[in-house]
Amino acid sequence: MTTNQSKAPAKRDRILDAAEHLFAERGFEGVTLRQIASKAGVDVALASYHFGKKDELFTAVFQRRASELNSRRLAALAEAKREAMPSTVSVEAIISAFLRPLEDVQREGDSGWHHYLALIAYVNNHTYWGQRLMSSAFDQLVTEFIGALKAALPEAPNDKIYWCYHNLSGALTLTLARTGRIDRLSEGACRSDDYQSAYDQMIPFMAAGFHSVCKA
Amino acid sequence: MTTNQSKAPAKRDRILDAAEHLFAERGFEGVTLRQIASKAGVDVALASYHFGKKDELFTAVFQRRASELNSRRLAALAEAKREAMPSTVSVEAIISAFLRPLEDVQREGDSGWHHYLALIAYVNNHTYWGQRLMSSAFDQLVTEFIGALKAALPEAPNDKIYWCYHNLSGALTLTLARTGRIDRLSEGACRSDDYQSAYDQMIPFMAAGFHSVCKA
DNA sequence: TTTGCTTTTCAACGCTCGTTGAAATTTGAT
DNA sequence: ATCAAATTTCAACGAGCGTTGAAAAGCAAA
Repeated sequence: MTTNQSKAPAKRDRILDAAEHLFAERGFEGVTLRQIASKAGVDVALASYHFGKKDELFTAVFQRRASELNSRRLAALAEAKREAMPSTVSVEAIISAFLRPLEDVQREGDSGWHHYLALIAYVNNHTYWGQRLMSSAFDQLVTEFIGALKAALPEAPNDKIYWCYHNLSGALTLTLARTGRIDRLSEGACRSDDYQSAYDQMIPFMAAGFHSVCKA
Repeated sequence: MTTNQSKAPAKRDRILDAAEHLFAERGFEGVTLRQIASKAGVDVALASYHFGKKDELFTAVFQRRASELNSRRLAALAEAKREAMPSTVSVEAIISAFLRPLEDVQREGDSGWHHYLALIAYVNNHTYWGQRLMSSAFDQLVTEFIGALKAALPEAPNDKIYWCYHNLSGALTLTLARTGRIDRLSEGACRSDDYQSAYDQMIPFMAAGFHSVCKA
């Protein structure tokens, strides 16, 4: 006696899960609908029935978790602002509010989030169609955070704020991609899937960078 | 009366150039050999004749400029060490030696280098087969630079050095990818192809991050 | 000019791709 | 139990893919 919610969309969700996993690992053109259907245990035609063309399936996968991620990050930023009252929130606290929600969802053990964050990295590094997706999913949130950074660094020129955010975004993207490169370079001293260490050092690192560049 | 060197390998090189451009823009699976051949103005079979399988062509493209890039970076590092004598070279100078050669080849206007650097970004963010290429092309050089960083930060634990390098590598990768995202977010205040501004701020930003994280 | 070698093109192969229309099945309301 | 709608499968399509063997063209030495 499952509810119509938990039974009817089961296969539809399994397609999204399988696509999320495979797209994150091998990219849009690196995955076939047949591989996705096979991993989801459904017929290949079902993906077309539910989502239309292949690129519409990709978009559906990418948008699925975006709003929840945005909510978590905005909540973390609001919380940081509340804690800082009545003074303005620090750069470090803003960066922390940007990063820690990612650590949270990864730690919750939901492998869907695990793959989804790698998918963000893939899309973020893609020149053409990736940018449309990034903008529609995250521009509003990023603008919010950059506004907070401007308030925390009132004397900084705009372009320096954006370049600093670009540095943060790039380092974060490589972390989310979990390529395993740091494991190899460090001969095991660091691990790509050690999110906590990654964020523990990234937050003070980026805060120091912001302050150094944006003081002039 | 062209020499046999300048005439014989003309089509072979045009295949490499076309592949470099297209692979950097659309990735390995996003490009067909027919598109490459068409852009190069040759028959599709010629790519197979010169390079074998498609992935061997990709490898040939990736390796083509690696050793020259490594030479330029090593020369810059050696120059920095020479200038710093008799004291040890600073973190900022090491990072500068790592980044400025990229700016140099981009500024020289050779569009091949332009696309090649974007290709590095693509490969660096790729989990599976990308890492084999990155290691074979750049591990030795990176180890050299990390050694210099360790010498410049003698009291820093190893894992913090590697995580800091990871931050640098990620920010650099996003810069090389030139996705245009910073242009849109900043509403034109920053431009993805403004290498000089990118590196001008990235060098002090990263140096501050290293010092902040590696002091403890 | 002939000869041998490399380079380039031609034509086609077998295969897998995304997509679709129709059939079959499941579901939910009556 | 009936029926209509939504879901899922089946079978197949036309297109484009990477790759290959043989033919053609270009080139250098004799």
